[in-house]
Amino acid sequence: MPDNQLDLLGNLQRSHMCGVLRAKDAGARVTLMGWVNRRRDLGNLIFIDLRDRSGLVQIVVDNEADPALHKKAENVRSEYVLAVVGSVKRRDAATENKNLPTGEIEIIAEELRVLNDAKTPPFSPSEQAIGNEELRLKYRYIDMRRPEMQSNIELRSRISLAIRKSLTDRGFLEIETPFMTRSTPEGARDYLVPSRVYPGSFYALPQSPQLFKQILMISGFDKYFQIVRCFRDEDLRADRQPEFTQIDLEMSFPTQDRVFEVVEAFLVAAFREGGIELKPPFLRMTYDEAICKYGIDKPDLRLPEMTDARKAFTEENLNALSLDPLLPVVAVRIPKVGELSRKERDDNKQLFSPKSGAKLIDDLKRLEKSFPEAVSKLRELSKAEAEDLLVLVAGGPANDRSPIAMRKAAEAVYTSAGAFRVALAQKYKEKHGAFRKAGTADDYRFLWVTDFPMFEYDDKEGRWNAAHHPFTSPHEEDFGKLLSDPGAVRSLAYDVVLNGTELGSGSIRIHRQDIQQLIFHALGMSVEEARSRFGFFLEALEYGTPPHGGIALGLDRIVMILAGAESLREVIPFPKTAKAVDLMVDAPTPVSPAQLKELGISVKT
RNA sequence: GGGGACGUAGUUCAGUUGGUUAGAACGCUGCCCUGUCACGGCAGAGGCCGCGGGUUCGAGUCCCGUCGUCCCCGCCA
Repeated sequence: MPDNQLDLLGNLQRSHMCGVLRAKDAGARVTLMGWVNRRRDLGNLIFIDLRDRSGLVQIVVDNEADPALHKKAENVRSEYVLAVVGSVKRRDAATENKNLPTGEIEIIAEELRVLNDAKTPPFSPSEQAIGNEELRLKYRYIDMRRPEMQSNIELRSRISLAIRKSLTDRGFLEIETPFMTRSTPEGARDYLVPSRVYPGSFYALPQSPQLFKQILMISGFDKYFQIVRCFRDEDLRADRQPEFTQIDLEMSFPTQDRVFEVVEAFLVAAFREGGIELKPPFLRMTYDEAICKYGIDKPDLRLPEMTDARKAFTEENLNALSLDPLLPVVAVRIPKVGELSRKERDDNKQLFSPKSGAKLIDDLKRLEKSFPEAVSKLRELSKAEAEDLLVLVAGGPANDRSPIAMRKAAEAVYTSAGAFRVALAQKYKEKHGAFRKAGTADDYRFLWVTDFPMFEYDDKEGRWNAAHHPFTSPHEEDFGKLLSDPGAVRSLAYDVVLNGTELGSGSIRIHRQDIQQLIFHALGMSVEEARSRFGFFLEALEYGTPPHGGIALGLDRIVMILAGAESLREVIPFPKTAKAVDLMVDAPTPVSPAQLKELGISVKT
């Protein structure tokens, strides 16, 4: 038997959403459905704030007007689900609520149906201060009733739609690729799915649809995109979830510029949904330039670039400071920090983590006593104002003076300085104010970083690794160095970067089987090994592969930035914790011995 | 894998140097209240101080371990 305290929906149909009613609707008869946000019981007069996705509206129940209805309203509690039939009344001037979009009107209830009751929730969607993450994730359905979450999820939907529209308008086809696919040992750890039919064999969930989208180019689909879930079994961060969504695209016969245009167009469309009018084209910068000026491959352009101030010093100066004259002397400038105490300088030193011999000089006053000319020149070169914080990062004398070692030492100086720059910028963000949002396009400093190195040297393994992935094309003019000087080979890989965050990464791919073999060779991969890992793909390359290239961008990060959120969890309906647990459904869980047996799996504990 | 922060009422938090009966606010329950909108007033219920062990005459407080959440490093082609 159903609970007879509750009313049935019957044929009642909703006429309006709660939050859309305005003064012009006065006199209209409406049927609303929603949740009780708050009830204010004044005795013979009861106010109910009814909430749905669109907002709140005040319902009025007057004992004098309808005692039976009033009796019913007395028993209503927070988060009950109601249907209300009533008329829209323009409020008296004295009772308007300027804080509410619907504050000029209220609903005089004529009928009230309690469609469902609710236990007192562990926290209320109407509360300003939100509870801890654990509770929010366990009771995600309640958390998502909060207006902030509703608007984040709605924003996400609108952004996805805008991107789909932008891409399909440009002739891209949205094509699905498998979730159950083949494990490739490169890159991140795979999530595995055991096969029942082939005990001991596993599918892998895709880290990205990389090879499938390249195959689609070989198939002649020309322009592909997909807003697609990707899976990586790596440790989480505030901006990393084990499953996340990429805007993945690939095109045939592209130049880098064509890819950039497409991405810029859909980012303009996406940001328009967030109320921001971007002005493409975005700035471009090579990887080398990014490292020299920002000490990182994802520069935050909201703060001034670094300066190589080596020229400010004579060789004697540098020797006296026991710095290597062949290494850069990087000036890091953070605006408007003002005078620092001794203690504060010492605290800042803790933020500096030097890589291979990089040294910090943070006391410019003391330096000035010994080298007044150099410091004056330094201030000039770095355009430092009196109240700016200025520090130097330079290289100590290097033992190994080979060109390769010196190149590495120089990069260590730049990247140590770059990391310190970011740490200081974070610490003094209140003072320099560069991270404050003005609500304009200037808040979002996009750039393209190009010409990434093709290979990175793995010291532990003693071999070269693909910096992007092994299907990335080298620069044509660097083909000759593939085997002689792999470290100097530039790739046609590119990143799109926003305010120090990598939003996406892509490349022009290798379409020729001979070049692909060469790359595998440079990576120290034997023909057999390459065949066993990527055989199907190498074979496909032999059947008329067009030049192609593409990119993938993190949708979650884009939404997070436009929502002004601090964590990806704020823009993902059902996220996982830092330990990759879903607290609502309580996953992962052990499975029954019968299930394991069927899969041919035994678990060691 | 490593480092850090946190864990006390349904929730957010306070809790002194280790010392009687562990507090506040919000929420909840009941009563009162016709213009509230974070309604107001009165009364009340509500505690495995994350868990386990240790030190002590005595532990929310000190020590060790463990679990959970968050942040960072490693990791994430």
